[in-house]
Amino acid sequence: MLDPRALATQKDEIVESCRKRRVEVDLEQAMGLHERTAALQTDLNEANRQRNEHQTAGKRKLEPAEREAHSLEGRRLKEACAAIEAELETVRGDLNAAMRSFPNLIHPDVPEGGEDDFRELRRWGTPPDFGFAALDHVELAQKLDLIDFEGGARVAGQKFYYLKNEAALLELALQRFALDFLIEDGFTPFITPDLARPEVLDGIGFNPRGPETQVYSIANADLCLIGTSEITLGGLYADSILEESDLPLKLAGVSHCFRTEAGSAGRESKGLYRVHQFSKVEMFAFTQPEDSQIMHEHLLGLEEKIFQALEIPYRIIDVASGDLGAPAYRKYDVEAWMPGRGDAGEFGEVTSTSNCTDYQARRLRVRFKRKEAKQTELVHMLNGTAIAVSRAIIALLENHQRADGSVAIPTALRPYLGREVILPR
RNA sequence: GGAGAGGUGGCCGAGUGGUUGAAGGCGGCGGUCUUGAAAACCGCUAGGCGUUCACGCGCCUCGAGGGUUCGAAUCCCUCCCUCUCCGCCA
Repeated sequence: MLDPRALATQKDEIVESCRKRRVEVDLEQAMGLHERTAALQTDLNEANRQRNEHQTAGKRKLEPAEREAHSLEGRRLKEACAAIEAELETVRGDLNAAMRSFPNLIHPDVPEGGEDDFRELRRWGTPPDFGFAALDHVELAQKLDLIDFEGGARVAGQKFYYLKNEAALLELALQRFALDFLIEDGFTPFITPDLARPEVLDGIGFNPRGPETQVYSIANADLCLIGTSEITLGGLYADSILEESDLPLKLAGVSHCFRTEAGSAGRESKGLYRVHQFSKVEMFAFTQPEDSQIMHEHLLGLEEKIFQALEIPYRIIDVASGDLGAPAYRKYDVEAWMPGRGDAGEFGEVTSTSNCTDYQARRLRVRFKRKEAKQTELVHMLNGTAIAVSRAIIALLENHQRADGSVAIPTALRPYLGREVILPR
């Protein structure tokens, strides 16, 4: 959420961000509501002050008749306060609703446009030249008996799956590999809840309800299945004041991720690419405002190192304004080369890192205090994927397949998987 | 699931109707002492909102919401959460 006060002080920036993101907002209406809440707050303060004064006057002993008159006046003042309060609450609600429609500000370098207007920043690695007809991960998994899609569909429905044999081990190996890597960088490892309260989802910027929601809700509890541990990691310090010396705070979270994928029918979604459940190691960082851009680059760097260690070619894209999502100030995706995608291989998103500046922190009230400062400040919050297991498996299988039908395991992963190759059985 | 206890400031913890936004402690900040540090001692230290160029002034907040009262952290109701014991269970 944006600061309503920014509507006036950063008006041009807000308008520009909304234009670039192709989001329609009514800034004048929101400003009007904010001015109205301020005016009502002032009125309420004055009414309360009068009431307090009156109460203080009633502390001394009063004659019965005096007491009666005093009580009468007290009741009148109370009603006056209540009337203003009721109106303030209504206007506040409207303002809040209006503010929710405003996305975050936007980094000046973000390319303008929609999903296809990203800027490619760099590439690493060379797509493999197999010299044989490359298989996609679905075919590979079938030949190697690694994934049971039919079983998943029978038990849980379309877009569910069983990982089996080396794929099951691969899930654990990838998680542990990523965790060790992040711990080395100073992250604290977490295994988070897979469910969270709707308010937390909301604070992070996920819409738990509505027809287009990506979120599963639990029928008999006020809980949602998380789509990413960004939610549980980001929510961990809701309503708290961090010490300046605590920052930057780097958390690595392992969780299952659940997504309804409503409205994504027909999009490229073969096999493991777009599924209802997967596991993920997520990075999350809380920083001081002036450090968030450096941290964002750092998170991207970690994502790159992970895929370099996995020996998977990739490219980095600077996601375009229209595809950012409301909380993100800037977002980078790592797209891995997937030889089985499309006719002759294509890049497919495997990780994503966003700098959400103070947009999430404002609603979650995550603050910090500088030494000698009177007031607290909002922290900046950033997230990034270390490993999304299902998509990492796609990239691994497809890039490291060999002519004999086996799949080579990159050196860095061998100690974690306990084998050097996956052989046909 | 059953029974009980409890939710107070960054943290711990007093406080049962009126100068209590809240004792005390810890932590933090500043100072005295010291070559320096520690210890000891002294002082300061909640968050948020409105208003103001600013100093400041005012308002709100003791889990949340409602009620009683001129007046509520304190009494009543509802809800949420946490802890302990029992049951069940990986």
